[in-house]
Amino acid sequence: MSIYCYNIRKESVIMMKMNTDQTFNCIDGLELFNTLSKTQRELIFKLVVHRTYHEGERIYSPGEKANAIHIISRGKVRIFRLAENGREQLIRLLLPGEFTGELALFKEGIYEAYAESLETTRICMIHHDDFKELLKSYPTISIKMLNVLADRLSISEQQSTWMSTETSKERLIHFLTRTATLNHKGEYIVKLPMAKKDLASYLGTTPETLSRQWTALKKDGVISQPSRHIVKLKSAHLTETVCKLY
Amino acid sequence: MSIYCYNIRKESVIMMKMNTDQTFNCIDGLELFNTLSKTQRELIFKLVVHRTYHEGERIYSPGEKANAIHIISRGKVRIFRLAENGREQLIRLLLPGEFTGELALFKEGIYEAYAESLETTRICMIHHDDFKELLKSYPTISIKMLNVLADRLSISEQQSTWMSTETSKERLIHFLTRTATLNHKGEYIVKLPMAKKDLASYLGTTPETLSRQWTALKKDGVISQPSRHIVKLKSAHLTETVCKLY
DNA sequence: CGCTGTCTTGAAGCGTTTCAACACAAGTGG
DNA sequence: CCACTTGTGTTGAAACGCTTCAAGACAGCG
Repeated sequence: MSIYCYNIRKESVIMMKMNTDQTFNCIDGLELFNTLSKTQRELIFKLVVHRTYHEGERIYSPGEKANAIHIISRGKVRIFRLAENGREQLIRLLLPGEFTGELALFKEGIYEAYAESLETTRICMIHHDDFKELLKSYPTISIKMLNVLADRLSISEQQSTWMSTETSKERLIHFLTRTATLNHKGEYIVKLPMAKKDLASYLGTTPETLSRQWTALKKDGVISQPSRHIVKLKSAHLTETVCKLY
Repeated sequence: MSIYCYNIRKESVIMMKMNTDQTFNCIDGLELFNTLSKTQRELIFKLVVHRTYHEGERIYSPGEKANAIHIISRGKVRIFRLAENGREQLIRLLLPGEFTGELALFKEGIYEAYAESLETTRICMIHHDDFKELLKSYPTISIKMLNVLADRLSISEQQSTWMSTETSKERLIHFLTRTATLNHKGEYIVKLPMAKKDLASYLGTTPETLSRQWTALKKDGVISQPSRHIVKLKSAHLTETVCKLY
């Protein structure tokens, strides 16, 4: 478990330079490890290698040898796949606390998608060998992880179904109603986590089509856009739509 | 030695055991439990409830309270979701040794899809509560399961990508090249595991479109169909196609 | 044999992509 | 500060692929 001590030490020197709060433990607060004790988490923290990526930097690409789990500690990462014709399909967006690199953990150890940082992003990496040891030592981590994977699988299967059976407009409405949150005024608000072009990719369509459906929804009064990245869903239309959709 | 032959032999061994040996343990031989000892497997076997479903019978439906993991011991099950417009999307096909009902294990305990038997099917059910205990007691089961879920996730994400970026013809070719196996004559053979209408659903299209692409591929000499459920891929075209596709 | 469900084929209609042109915002350097 | 650049977002029109509906062919099964 300590093969990578050299790297860790080297990295922590870098970390000291860039982070004033060197005792900050990025493992604390992660759902994945929240059943463990403080001392156990500190043990795990010793395995972590830190990395910082700037906007647009590639974290990994398909075919690359995969040897670590990446946990987002700060920033935003998009995972996408590329089709032959060059069109990209956004698989998911990773926010702080979420992780990637788990598929390669169990498969041939090769990444299957692209991971790219959308802004300055700090990532905690745990080497696959170390992580596998953790899974064996702490069964609760496996169970937590099963939870996450089951969740992702559920979303992905839902996504597949929508892709092939619904129109781009319906997919957009689905996305909006699913990501909407209720604010203090009782309004349904969606804070767009990504650029429209990425949303188009996520919804399996083109920016042009998304734009057209977007204006159509605004015209029909289903949504309004008080500011650049904030969308308000009109509840009257929302419930009506949701009733139709569920 | 073709996969086809192998499956036949494996099936007949299982059937022999079932017929002659009443104490046949459906847990034995399952990848999920193959790291456990004989006595441990016998303990698990005591938790199992057996069920037999006939062709077309519904095993579960979305919204139903889910309380068990279903392991297919014999037969064939299709898992599908329904869109509002009534079109169905085949999620996957379960063959002996595979399991379903795992999503509900970690989510709200409600099934999200339909499960329906395609032929006379024998299923081993393990109650969720029991299964969760197993996960806690035997960490290796969790890890095995993580393997399976990671695999499914990978397939599902690939599926999503294909659905939204490729034409029905490309998706069909992808499916064929992925499910093809090399027989003793060095030919690439696909044994269709399902009806064409189900394949259409799986590929996210209609039976009509699939039929058209099918005849197009036959006309172009990419495939030939020596018998009803056997497809032969012409290797010349195959490699050419695969090169284009990968 | 006739029934039923699956598979095939044709033609019309629809949604989506594509390409092109333009508007717009953010960031850069003179 | 403004012009300039770059990337994102919008809008239009044509082309494309897919779905839909309808009708007929075919296979499996009592």
